[in-house]
Amino acid sequence: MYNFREIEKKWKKYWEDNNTFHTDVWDFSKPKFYALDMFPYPSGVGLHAGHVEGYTATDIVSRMKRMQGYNVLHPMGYDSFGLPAEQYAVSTGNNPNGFTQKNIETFSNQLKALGFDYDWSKTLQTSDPKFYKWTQWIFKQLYSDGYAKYIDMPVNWCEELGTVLSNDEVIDGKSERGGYPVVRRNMKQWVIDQAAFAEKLLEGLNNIDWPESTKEMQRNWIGKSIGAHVVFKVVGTDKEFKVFTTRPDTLFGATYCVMAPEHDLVDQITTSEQREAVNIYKKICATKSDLERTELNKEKTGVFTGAYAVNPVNNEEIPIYISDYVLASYGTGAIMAVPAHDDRDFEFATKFNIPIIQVLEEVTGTEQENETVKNSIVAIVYDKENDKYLTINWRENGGRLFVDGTKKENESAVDCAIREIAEETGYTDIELVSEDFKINHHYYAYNKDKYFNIEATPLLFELKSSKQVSQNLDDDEKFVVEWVDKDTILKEVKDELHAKSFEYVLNPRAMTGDGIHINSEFLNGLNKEEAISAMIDWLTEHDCGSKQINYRMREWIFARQRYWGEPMPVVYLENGDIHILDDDELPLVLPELDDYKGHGGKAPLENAIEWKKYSHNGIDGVRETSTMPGSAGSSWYFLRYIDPENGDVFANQELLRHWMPVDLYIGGPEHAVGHLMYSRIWTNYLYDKGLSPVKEPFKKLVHQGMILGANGIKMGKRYPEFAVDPMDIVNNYGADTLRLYEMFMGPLEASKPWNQQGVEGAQKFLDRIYRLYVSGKIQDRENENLEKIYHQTIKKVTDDFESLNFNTAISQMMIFINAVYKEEVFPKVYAEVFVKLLNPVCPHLAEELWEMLGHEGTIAFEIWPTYDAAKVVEEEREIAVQVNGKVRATIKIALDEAEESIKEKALNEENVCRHIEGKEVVKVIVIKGKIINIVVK
RNA sequence: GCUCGUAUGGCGGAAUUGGUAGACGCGGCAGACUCAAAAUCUGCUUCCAGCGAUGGAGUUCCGGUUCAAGUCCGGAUACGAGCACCA
Repeated sequence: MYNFREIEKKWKKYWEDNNTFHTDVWDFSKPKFYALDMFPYPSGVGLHAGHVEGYTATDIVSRMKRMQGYNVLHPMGYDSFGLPAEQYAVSTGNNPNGFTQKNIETFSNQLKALGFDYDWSKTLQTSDPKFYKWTQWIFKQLYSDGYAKYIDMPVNWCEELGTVLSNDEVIDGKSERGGYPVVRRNMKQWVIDQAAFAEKLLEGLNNIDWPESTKEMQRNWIGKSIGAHVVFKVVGTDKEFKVFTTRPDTLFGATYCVMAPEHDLVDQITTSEQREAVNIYKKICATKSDLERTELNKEKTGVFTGAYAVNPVNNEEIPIYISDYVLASYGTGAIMAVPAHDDRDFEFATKFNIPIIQVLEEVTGTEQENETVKNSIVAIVYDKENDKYLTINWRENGGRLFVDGTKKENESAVDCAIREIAEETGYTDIELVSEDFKINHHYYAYNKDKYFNIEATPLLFELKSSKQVSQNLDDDEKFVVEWVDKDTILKEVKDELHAKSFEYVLNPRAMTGDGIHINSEFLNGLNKEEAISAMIDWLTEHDCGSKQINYRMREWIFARQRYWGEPMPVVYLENGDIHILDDDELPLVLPELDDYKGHGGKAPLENAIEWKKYSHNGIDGVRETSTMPGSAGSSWYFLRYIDPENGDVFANQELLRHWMPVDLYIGGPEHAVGHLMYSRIWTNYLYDKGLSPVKEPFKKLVHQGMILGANGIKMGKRYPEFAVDPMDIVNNYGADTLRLYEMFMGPLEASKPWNQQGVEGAQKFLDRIYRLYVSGKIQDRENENLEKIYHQTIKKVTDDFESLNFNTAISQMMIFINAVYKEEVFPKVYAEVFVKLLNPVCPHLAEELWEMLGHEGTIAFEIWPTYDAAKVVEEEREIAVQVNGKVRATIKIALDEAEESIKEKALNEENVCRHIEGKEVVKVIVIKGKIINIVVK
């Protein structure tokens, strides 16, 4: 067993003493490579296995890039503002900074123990005034450019605690802690208008190498939707209101409007008869949190205001309701409701008995020329007692169908259905349950040799008794009436119209798909897309609406009633003005407090009586006592690493131009929308101001997967017995073993369960390498047997490191070592190159082996090996011979062998002959250098 | 409910992007070394049948395209992640 403890200690000391990984950022002579890890929050528990995984990955790439001649920047720092330190301060009365510094020390020691190649001279902490001076400065720029605003907005307010709560801190309308009532209320808040960047953020996603799923998540988060706004006038008043809709094409189907209970107009339009009901409802809604209001499976609630709106397209007067299914914070806070074509409106209208008007028909079948147009019905009769449905079995003349028929002139769908049911089946004691949305069906009738286009109405009846009259059939109607169960219908009713009708009546809901418009005057016959644009034209022309784009992304609330965050550089002056601090007043440093708890729900900084006082040009004022949210500092820290000591600007522009963007960024997927969105917003903003050379900060992003416990379950509080402490592994097996094991576990992005035996396997491999290097096999001689695999290994490892497929790179190293073990001579050149390949993954052992091979100093800057492409390809190859797609033999062929010769070899194989004997060879497919397939009949 | 992702031996996972499925590791079995064990080295290890040659089955399930499908297309199921009344 090699002495990993001694070796690792020795080389860590060497790197530190020699400043090996110091990056001279002003050295522009080499190409740059900026590798970045998501910096940790320095919690008390230290590094976990997931940190090690991501950090090792960037470490490997950094070390390889350095050996390939790049000037590599690979920094590490701490996201050191956060809740645990705050809680510690509240409970002990000590400044959270002390607690934070202690944790940072632990983290630094652990990171150093793992041997990462960070340039520790460029570290930073977001809670360091030297750093947050610039966080405050950027906030100041956002404020002066109008992106940071102090505005009224709805929040969860807990009177008892005197604080704003986030949605997850509110349960059943009460505060999670203490159980005090929480209400929704408009409050002045500092926000950042991130929606202003929505288009740029969407556009930027097209130009960056990020996981598709993360991009998709960001797109969903931004939530762009294209539609129109429509203006509705309130009957009997001069008031009007706007709604936003993505479906202006369904305007003819709007049968009511809904406003959010908080909508400004509600009080003004509510009639005196409805006022009490409206007020009660508003009160109920105000006590609900957003979370509750949007809870799944909740029944729709609402109240009629007594007022009516005019549908601009047909002048229909439709009632205005208020309901909490309409959110004040999205769109205009009011909607037009089209119950026929929107699930939520359908649910509401059904409950409140509001008319449902169909304006779009689903189309089935394929349109043909010269169709005959008819109106018809599909009648489904349900026998509740026996749980069966009435069908007509036409057997070979059309299969199983329901009762159907053509409407006579002026006959209603219901009358037609009752008549047809009686004629075809004799049943008369039936009751209508529902009449569903019409379907536009194209079909061909064999018996009449004609194409038809029918508008069919599906109807559902319930059988009251089995009373029958005699059937009234035409001579050519040869069928059997049968009662069958649901499963039989789903299996046997093949006709598209009948199957669709059954689906409709069984599960009544809004028709949200595409189709053709009906009941819509100038839109009739158009499909959804055509109708949307036609309606937008109409609205624009008649000055009662226009095209509109909405984003789901809301303001980013940028203040917290906490101590341990960046103080806002803001003062409220007595004269009502907001004063933002001058540059020379930054950083605004957090004051020491006697008491870190916020009293009466006030922010803890309210306790800093003296600190709060401020005077500007003789006008007194008080400082803002909220602090910035946790994601403020992390939104730009990657810029500061480039020039962390700069006291004049947040970073030197020339350096930024050289080093940005980050070439590789690795971190957990939990930041897919939070941190990664905020960083893009700030960088985009700074780009617009000419302060960032790039719009997008992170060129390539990869998420490492989660490392699970040995049981396959997430490590953590729930199953502490399965938690793995990386430091235990470092102490008992060595940092190189841990790094190797985590990289060999599987693909970087995948979630993988921990396996202790796998750790031992990794150590065994390192030991096996070490034994080889002390075995005496390493000689200044050549060994042809190893030549091919040597070049293959360089290629595979280089390619796989580049593409972050570390598991297969390591696998190739194992294959190489296994091959060397079978040889007597391990050429010294090969031995040296192998150490270089090993170095990124296991740098301590690699340095040691490099020294053992007679070299002085570090391997970190040795030239990365290259391979001879000609040596990688094999001149002879074994390929498979298939007969009808099944492998029957393998043959050896030369790479440049003629097709005829290959064919002949294949056909002469004994086992191949056996399988083609007595059969006709239809063709022989020869794929060069890959496979031969002989097709026989 | 919507969006995205995943599914391969006893286990973690490979598979040149349509061309011999199961590389490499773990585990297991056997052999060598040893008085013995551990360590180490060397084999074997998808399942079924067979002493073997070999044959059959096989990448969650059903269907399709193709000379050829883990890989492409359509559908289903399960698990995971995110969003969740966004009009």
